[in-house]
Amino acid sequence: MIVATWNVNSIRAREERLLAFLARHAPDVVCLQEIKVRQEEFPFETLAEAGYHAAVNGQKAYNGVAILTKDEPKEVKRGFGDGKEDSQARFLQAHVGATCFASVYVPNGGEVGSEKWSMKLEWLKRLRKWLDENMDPEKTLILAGDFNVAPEERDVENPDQWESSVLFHPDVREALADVVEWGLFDSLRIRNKEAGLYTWWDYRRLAFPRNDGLRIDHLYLSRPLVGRCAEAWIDREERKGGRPSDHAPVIAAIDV
Amino acid sequence: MIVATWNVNSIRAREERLLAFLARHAPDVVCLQEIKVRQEEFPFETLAEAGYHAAVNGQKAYNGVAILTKDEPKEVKRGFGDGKEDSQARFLQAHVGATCFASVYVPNGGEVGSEKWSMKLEWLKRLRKWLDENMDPEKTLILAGDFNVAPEERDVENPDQWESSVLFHPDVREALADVVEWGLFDSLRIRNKEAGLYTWWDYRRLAFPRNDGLRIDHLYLSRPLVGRCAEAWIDREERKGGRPSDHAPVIAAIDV
DNA sequence: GTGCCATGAG
DNA sequence: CTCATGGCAC
Repeated sequence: MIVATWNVNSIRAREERLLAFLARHAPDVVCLQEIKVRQEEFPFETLAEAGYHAAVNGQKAYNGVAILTKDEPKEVKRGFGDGKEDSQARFLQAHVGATCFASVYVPNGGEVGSEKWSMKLEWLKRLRKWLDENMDPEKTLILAGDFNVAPEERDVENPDQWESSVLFHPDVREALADVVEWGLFDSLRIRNKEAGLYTWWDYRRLAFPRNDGLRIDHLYLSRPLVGRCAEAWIDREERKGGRPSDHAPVIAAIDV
Repeated sequence: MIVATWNVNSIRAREERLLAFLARHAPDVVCLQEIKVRQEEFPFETLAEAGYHAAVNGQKAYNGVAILTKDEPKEVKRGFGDGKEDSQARFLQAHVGATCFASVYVPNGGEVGSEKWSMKLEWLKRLRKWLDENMDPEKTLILAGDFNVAPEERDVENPDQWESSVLFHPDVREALADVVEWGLFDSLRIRNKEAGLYTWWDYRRLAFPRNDGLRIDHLYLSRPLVGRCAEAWIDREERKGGRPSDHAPVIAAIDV
């Protein structure tokens, strides 16, 4: 089974590239972030023609997550379902077979110390709470998306520059570590230990050509899936030519 | 020699279609209107690769006219040169060989009776004055562009509806007739007398599929060129597929 | 840089 | 409907 996660930065602007991506990798499940459309504008028909079902938690101009699946998704749920109101569409879960998939778009956090920063840390706590209250670490779970956090030094080209930013500040790394500690395994790090593997490059500063990137998109597995993950990689090729998203997809091959 | 005029409604949005148009017809001269860019943003390089020189009278968000030529253009002049200030880029002339080409974008006119309406009538008077003071009816002149006036009933699908509009009001038809009276000949009407030949369809109202159009783009010739004009037509094909301009090009084949 | 919005133009 | 703008978000 091929599973992918990709922050497309507008599904409208990326529709052609998404179809090419699906054709190239034929993934069984794709978690998408920043689709930036309401459900009404989501391109269900085009994706159905490409052979995909779609579960969508949409929103007008910002955010919005989706899960594309070859098989029909079951138990689709939007948001954490923890009673708090969700003005932003950042979480979606769906089951395929016995496996639970969640597509997450963690808030960016604006500036360290700001209101948005607090919301980011708070949101990661809610995510941990969702795991605690709804998931079982010994069952099959794939939690994937744009976490807007680089976990370690080897995940950042220039750690000194980024340490003071919302993407690599110690506090947010700790908040992510607390989520992971529930019982998640970073699929990319099962076999790839080297530095320099990034999933995001700032559109400004022409960061991609200089590979001044960060690994902030992750595909986490619960323990039962770790031994079944044959391979995980970042699809840097997707960024070539045309108008790419600022995020590269993360892909994992998992025996199910 | 193939000569064309086309209101592209943004040269940025129409760049691909423009290149396809040039490849298809290989025109020697093309008058463009509503390029909507300053000279700094004009795609000189792409057009040079396609084999064209470009004379440009540009402007930031609105208006803007250009003349593309296979041979190098001479005596390029922006505006009427009548001493009045030109806050809007609507007129450009250039010579190719002995022939003078002018690309014009007559003001739309807003609402009949408005300030913009007066400016439209005034602008057409300035155009006539420019002809009187700078041109010779017995020399070779091609005056082409978006005149925002349909000259006759046969040039409008629904004359009754449009008679009260700025595009077909008797006053503006008279103002255009006064320009033509200087000594211009409507190339399309040399051989094509039938009704139903339009160059513009309102984006709103889905006017194109219903052919609810008007002929407001014209390619005028001075007398010495009339006998040399073998053919003139509207390129309706250009509107097919993708995101077309609301105007179709007018093309003439002229022996020079 | 690249996407969204609302607004203005046609 | 299809362009442009300036402003915001990331």
